[in-house]
Amino acid sequence: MAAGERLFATQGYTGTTMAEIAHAADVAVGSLYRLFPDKPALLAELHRTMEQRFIEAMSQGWRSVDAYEDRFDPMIDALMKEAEAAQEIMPLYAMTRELVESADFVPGHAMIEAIKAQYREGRAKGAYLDQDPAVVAPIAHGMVEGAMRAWMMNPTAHRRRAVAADLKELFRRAFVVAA
Amino acid sequence: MAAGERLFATQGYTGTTMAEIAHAADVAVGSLYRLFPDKPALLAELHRTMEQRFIEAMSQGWRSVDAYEDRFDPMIDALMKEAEAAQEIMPLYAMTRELVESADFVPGHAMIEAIKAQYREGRAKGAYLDQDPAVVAPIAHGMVEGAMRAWMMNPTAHRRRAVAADLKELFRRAFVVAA
Amino acid sequence: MAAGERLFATQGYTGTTMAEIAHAADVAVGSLYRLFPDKPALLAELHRTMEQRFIEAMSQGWRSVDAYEDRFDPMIDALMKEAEAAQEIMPLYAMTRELVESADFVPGHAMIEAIKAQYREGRAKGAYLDQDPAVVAPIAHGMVEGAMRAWMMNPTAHRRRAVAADLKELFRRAFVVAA
Amino acid sequence: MAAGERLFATQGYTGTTMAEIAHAADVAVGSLYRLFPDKPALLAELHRTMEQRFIEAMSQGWRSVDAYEDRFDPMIDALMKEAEAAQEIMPLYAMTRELVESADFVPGHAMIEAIKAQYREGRAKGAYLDQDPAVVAPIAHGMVEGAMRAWMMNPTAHRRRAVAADLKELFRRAFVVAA
DNA sequence: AATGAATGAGAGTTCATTCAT
DNA sequence: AATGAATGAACTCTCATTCAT
Repeated sequence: MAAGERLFATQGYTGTTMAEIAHAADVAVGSLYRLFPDKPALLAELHRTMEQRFIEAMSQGWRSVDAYEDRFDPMIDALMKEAEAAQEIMPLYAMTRELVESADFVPGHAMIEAIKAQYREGRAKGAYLDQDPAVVAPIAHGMVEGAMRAWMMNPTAHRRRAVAADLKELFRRAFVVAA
Repeated sequence: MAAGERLFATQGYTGTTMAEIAHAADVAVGSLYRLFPDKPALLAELHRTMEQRFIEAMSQGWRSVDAYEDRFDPMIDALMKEAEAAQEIMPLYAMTRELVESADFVPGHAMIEAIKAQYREGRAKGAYLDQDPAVVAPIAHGMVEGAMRAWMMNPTAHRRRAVAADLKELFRRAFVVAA
Repeated sequence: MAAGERLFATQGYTGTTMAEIAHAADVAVGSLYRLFPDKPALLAELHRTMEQRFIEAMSQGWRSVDAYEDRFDPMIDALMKEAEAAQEIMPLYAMTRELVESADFVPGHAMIEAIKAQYREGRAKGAYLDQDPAVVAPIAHGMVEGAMRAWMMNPTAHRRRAVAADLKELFRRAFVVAA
Repeated sequence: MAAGERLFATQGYTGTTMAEIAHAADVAVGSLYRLFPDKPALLAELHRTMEQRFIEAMSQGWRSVDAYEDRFDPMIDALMKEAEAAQEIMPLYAMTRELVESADFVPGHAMIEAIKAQYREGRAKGAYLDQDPAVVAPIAHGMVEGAMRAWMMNPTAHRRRAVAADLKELFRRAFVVAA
């Protein structure tokens, strides 16, 4: 999977052959097919894992603070830090859109669901605006993706902090009741 | 191009052959290659056109109102209306990410630039928050994409209005000074 | 035809398209097809012309001297001079072997026939060895081709003279009775 | 390679598809590409092999006699015998001229080099004329090619002997000092 | 007569996938 | 379980040739 991540991210999905991945991973092609039924499945698995990492980081940040009003801040910090760590494989994240449409796996879906749950929770506590989580979650997700895009255009530590700061303010203004 | 839009959107990029497109368009394969140097170029052109349509609609909505504070509303209405019109080819929009990496064309870039210009203008008038347009624009773009995604999950007219209403409020709270 | 010569010689037969030739000649593709039934026919025509030029030069040299014993010398000079003039299109000459097999035209045939006639004439005069012209002519032709090849490997004026001198001596020793 | 030889020789290079060769050889197309990077490479390999066979035969004949003055005779016999054995694929030999221009492989080059070495050796022994081997070798090679051509025009055993006899005499007269 | 856009058969090549070893 | 040679379907792209204008 490490080999797949690296190669897909640098050469693109179509631009990478199963043979290359097998070679980079020092296994035989046949062994690859023992772990993943086919090429799309490998990409899907890669994406799933990556998404899971983001969700994990996000949730951890989220739960690290009591007041729902302030939970976005550590959440965003955690996400941006994760993005920085995953920097060289971020293209994978943007990539998958078309390619994983096949299976039951829809890229971004799991993360949106996680956001939806968080929003519901905060709204129940009266901390967030009374809006439809099914609408708000994809939008919030889009905001995060947009922020990451902004950072990727200029991937310095300084910019990362600036982007995070802006995103925090926007989240607060957009979703928090008391803002 | 109409044939390409339709087929790519329904069968995916890889799932569609140049021969199919040529056949659907009632021309010879060679003629396709007379207009587009290769398959990625056709997809890029399709995407460019689609993006242009969105930018056009957005700008028109934007300029239809004087007060900058209120410009988001018609803008969002225009975008959502456009999305509804383009409903069956919307997958194209999400698709292109990986595929057009080759050329000088980056999907979403043109739209983000347009949003950046709008934000700068409104900020100069003192109507919008004093934040970096280079950061705000991708985020706003992500919000729109998220909203469209929310709508695509449940593409009814009723939902469209609900999504538009939520997005309007979020934009206002997030970006407008007087909010 | 000038365009064809140049392009075939530089880019090879397969590497040159009819469109390129037409463009270089500042005519339309259709017009090319008005003059030559197809691509091989154009190459054949080119080769025929080139061969004719060599035959012409050879014959002129040949007839410029009375004694048959001495006729090879001016003949070889004329041929080498022609080769130098045609230097940049010489690849054409080597090329055609496979490609013109189609038509009734066989590259080299006309030249071999010319040599055969010359040999017969000289043999009738008792100046040349009593050998089968049908065997001697292709061999003599091969000698000329070999000499041209030797020169092409190192296409300087000095080498041209050296090659010509060697070839003259070999011809004399090989074919002339009194040698 | 046997399939390639046969098909190229009968149908020409362009007239033969990789699929045909694969089918004739009872392997899959992909397996062909496992052995030869592309079509020209296959032709080049075929030619190389064939040339090697001729060089082998030539050298063997050459070394079968002590006196340098007499070495041409067995050499020519060996070459003509080889040509007869390879009769049906001889077209291959004439073909390659244009097609193998790509690689570092130049048809005929290896054989010319072999002849050059032989000539140098014989000249050092004082048996051959004192001429530049770099010039003589291509010419001698041309003589052999011409003789083979003469034979191919009328490929009977009787003619083969006649051609061989003439070629021997010409070689002796042309290159041997004592002649 | 000249044009050159349109044609579409056809070829080379790739590569995901299999399966005998 | 691991291997990787063999497979061959399938795809993109080219280009000689035609023919309506």
